[in-house]
This record gives sequence, C-alpha cells and structure tokens, in this order.
Amino acid sequence: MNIEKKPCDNAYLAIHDTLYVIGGKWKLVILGALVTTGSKSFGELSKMIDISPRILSKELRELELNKLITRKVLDTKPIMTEYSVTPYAESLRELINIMISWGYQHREEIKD
Amino acid sequence: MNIEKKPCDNAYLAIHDTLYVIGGKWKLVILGALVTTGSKSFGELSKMIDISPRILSKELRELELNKLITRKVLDTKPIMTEYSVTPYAESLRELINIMISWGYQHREEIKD
DNA sequence: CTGTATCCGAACCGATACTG
DNA sequence: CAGTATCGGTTCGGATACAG
Repeated sequence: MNIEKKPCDNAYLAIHDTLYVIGGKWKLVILGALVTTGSKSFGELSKMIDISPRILSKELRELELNKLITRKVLDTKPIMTEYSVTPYAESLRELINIMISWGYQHREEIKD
Repeated sequence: MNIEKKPCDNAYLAIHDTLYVIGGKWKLVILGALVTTGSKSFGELSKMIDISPRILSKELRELELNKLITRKVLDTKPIMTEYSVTPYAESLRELINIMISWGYQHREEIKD
C-alpha cells in the first residue's frame, strides 16, 4: 500500500502515509502512554489504556515493524516483556504533545 | 461520547479525545487539503483526495459539527458549495504540518 | 453539481478461553 | 505474565444509481 503513487505526491498524500503508520484507534494512544510515562510491560499497557490483549498484541507488532517501539523479553519467571519507544519515535513526540493539548483544549471548546 | 470520563483524565485519554474528532481515515486528509490549498467545492475535494461521495459527505458533516469547517452554498446554477476551514481549525495547522513532513520523512526512513 | 440511498464486502475490535 | 485462537458483532467504506 501507499506504494505505486505518482512522484508528484502532495500534502494530503503525505498525511495519508502518516495515518497509515500511526492512524487507527490505538497506535497513538499506545505511543502516547509510552512517551509520557516510559517503558511498560504488556500487562501494564493493557490495563493502562484498557485494550484487549488481542488488539494490543497486533498494534504492538505493527508499531515494532515501523521501528517505533522495541520489545525486550526480560529473563524473569514467568517471562515478562518491556516495550519502549525507539529514538526514532522521538520524532513523533511533538505530534503527540500537540494531540494531547489539543484534546484537552477541544473539550473546553465544545462545551457550548 | 467521551463524556462521563473521570476528572483525573490523563494524556492518553486526551489523545483519545483528539482522535475521536480528527481520527479515522479521512478527516485529517480533508483538513490538510483545505488548509494547504484553500477552500474547495464538494466535487473538487472528491477528485482531489479520491473519496466516494457518500463518505465525503459524512466526513464533511462531522467536521462541520466540530466547528472545523464551514459549508457555504453558492448561488449558482446548478448549485455549488464551498468548504472552508474555520479560524478554529487553524489550531490544527501545526499538527497537520507535522503530519505532512513526518509522512514524507517516514517514507524515506522505511526504505530499507 | 451536490449530495443521498442502497447494497455489500472488508476491516475492526471486544470478549473469552486457552497455551507456554 | 505474555500472547494466540476463535467467534461474532459492529463499523467502515467503496461502487453505483439516483434525486434535487
């Protein structure tokens, strides 16, 4: 997907691309949680953002594929994992912060 | 929705709120088109971003409800419309610009 | 031209049970 | 604890025809 586009790509196509990577109901929420509160285990994330394991698993896999997070298996018993944002994901920090403040602000705006 | 949330809202909930307003496959693409290239008619938007009329209509209605765009009916024959971003939507311009540049940049990043 | 109505397949996603 | 398998419901969205 998003391949075979004309070279004369323009702005809204770039937005399309971005949405393809971090769009959907959960990816930015997950990244936001990791960015603002640091690395988390699978279970911590699951509770924190109230998402079912099936979906969380899928989303984390996709984020990892896009090099936005890393998965580390801890040598515990039973096994535990640790998900962290990559340095590359730092490039999204500004985007995430804007989303957060816009969310707060919009809730006020809509009160009418 | 997104009402009845606890007052101790936190970052990922704010992101959730933002995504509720401008999330989905099309809203930011539409806003991006309007922000970067100015007001457009229904048909222009439809061609520009390659979206079916049914979806476009629905998305525009929702954006209007959230006070992000305005719809103006022109006194032509046959009738035409003009969709524009509101001043309020300017608060999203920064977000949109980041999305655009991130989209371009990510395409490079992923080339491996 | 600007939408709406209908149809219908695809994607999404939540719950739950279960394996290692 | 971490994650997968299965199931089923809901939403999404594309195509098309059509009405004002």
